[in-house]
Parts: sequence; C-alpha cells; structure tokens
Amino acid sequence: MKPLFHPSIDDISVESILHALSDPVRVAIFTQITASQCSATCSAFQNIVEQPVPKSTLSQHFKVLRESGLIRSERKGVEMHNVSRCSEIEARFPGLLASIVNAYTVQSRQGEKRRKARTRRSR
Amino acid sequence: MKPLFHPSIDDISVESILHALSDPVRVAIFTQITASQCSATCSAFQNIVEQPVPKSTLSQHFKVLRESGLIRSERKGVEMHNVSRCSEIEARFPGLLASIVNAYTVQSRQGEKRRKARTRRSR
DNA sequence: TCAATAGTTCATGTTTTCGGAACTTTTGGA
DNA sequence: TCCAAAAGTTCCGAAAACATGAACTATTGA
Repeated sequence: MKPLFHPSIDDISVESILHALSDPVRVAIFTQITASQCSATCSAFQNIVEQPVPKSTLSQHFKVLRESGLIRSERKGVEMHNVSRCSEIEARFPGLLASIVNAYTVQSRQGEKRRKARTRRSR
Repeated sequence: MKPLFHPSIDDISVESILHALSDPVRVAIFTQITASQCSATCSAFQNIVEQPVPKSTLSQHFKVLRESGLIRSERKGVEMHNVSRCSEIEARFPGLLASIVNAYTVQSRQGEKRRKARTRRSR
C-alpha cells in the first residue's frame, strides 16, 4: 500500500483548507475528529449525515482532508487512525479553524431554531 | 437586465463563504473590495493576479461572491458597483472573515520570504 | 442615432466529484 | 498454512462544476 502523503506545515495553504472545509461531510468529519481525544477510523463516519456516505466517497473525503493538512492518518492494522492537526495549524494561522468551526456551530444552531419554528407553525 | 440576487443575511451559509474564498482570484477581489472605502467596479480587477482574468470569468467570480453573500453589487449606469458585506457577516459569524483574511496575509508574507530566499541562494 | 463601454449569457471543452465494482492489505480463525 | 472477513483504496463511467471565447444586452455620451 502506497505511503500516505501529508504536507509539511509550511506547505499547507489557506485555499486548500477552505476548500476542504466547504463541504458539509468533510467539516462534520473534521469537527468530530478534532473534538474526540482518541483517533478515529474512517468507517466510523459512514452515517455522519442523513444519507449514508458510500465508502469510496468517504475515502476521497479523507484524502482531501489529509492532503489539505487538516488531519494526519496512520494505518494501524486493517484500519486507519486519523487525528486532527489543528494545533499545528493554529500556530501558523491563528484563530482560523476555531472561527470556522464556531461559524458552523452558529449556523447549525440557527438551522435548529428555524426547523422548530416551522414545526410549531404547521401544528 | 435581470435584477441581481443577494441572499438575506440569515440565508448566508458558511459552506458558500468558504467555497467562495477558496479561490485565489476571488479572495484577492474580496480583500480589495473590503479594504477600499469606496465601491469598486468589476473591470478594475482584470489584472488582480499574474495572468489577466477574462471578463466572462470575472463576471462568474463576482456572481459567486455575490450569491455567497460576501459582496453587494449595484448597477450604476453602465458599470457595477460592489461593496463588501463584511460587517453584516461579522455580526452573524464573529471573527470568521477576519481570520480568513489574516491567514491569507500570513501565507503571502511567507511566500514572499521563500521567494526571496530562493533568489538569494541562486545568485 | 450610433458607437463605445461594462457586464452578462451561451456554448463548448476541461476538470472535478460521485459512487459502484473490483482490488489490496491485514488479521483472525479453521 | 490457507481462507474468509473487514477496512480502505483504486478504477472507471456518469454527472456536475468551471473556464473562456463569442455573441449579446443595457447604458451613456457624442
């Protein structure tokens, strides 16, 4: 199996971080990996959103996250262990990831509210 | 001419902001519009990067920025005047735009340094 | 009324993304 | 040792997104 490519911290670009995090599945994965203390396998995320994500697609998403520098993946036996590189990135681009994750939190909280309001109105 | 669509502040999504700003031409445009006090026309950006951007492409870029909610465009006579919506967005997603713009600044500063170092070495 | 200017739209070729099917690696039995 | 199962990756064809030249539209100033 080919060794996995990870960019060195200085080669991580803002473009690729923003691109990687502009996809709902990928932010969901990244947020969860960042939040969890231990490392996470890929297949743990098959049901990260409403409809299940096919594993080939999931594999691509992990590749994008890895090559943009957001996560570090390591093969452990038959499975893959993924950890967040957020502290490295924080050192180079202070505040970036925190404000993005925060913005998504704000957004989903408001989405929540709207959904509830709609439900109330339709009763 | 069709009226231009602008999302209301509550309909602006983080996904679309990140996607819009994951393109070098678009960040360059957005940064400049945000920095300038007065409004800017589209054609002012034909030479925003090394190779000149064709105007059809430029038009698409402005559409992306507009529909993601990052700028507001208004027709004034024959030309288009564009202003940044960053203060609105700041209210909804605090710190987001600032940290993105800052990250790009950090990156281009480091790109500068590297280029210079390469030049020094090759003399 | 017309030419010039600023942008948009359309058509087309190119690139990216998605996802099913087949493939590779590793491991835990029989 | 050999095989089957599990976890991912790779390959490939279809669909979507992008880029850009050419044609088009709207507005203004002569």
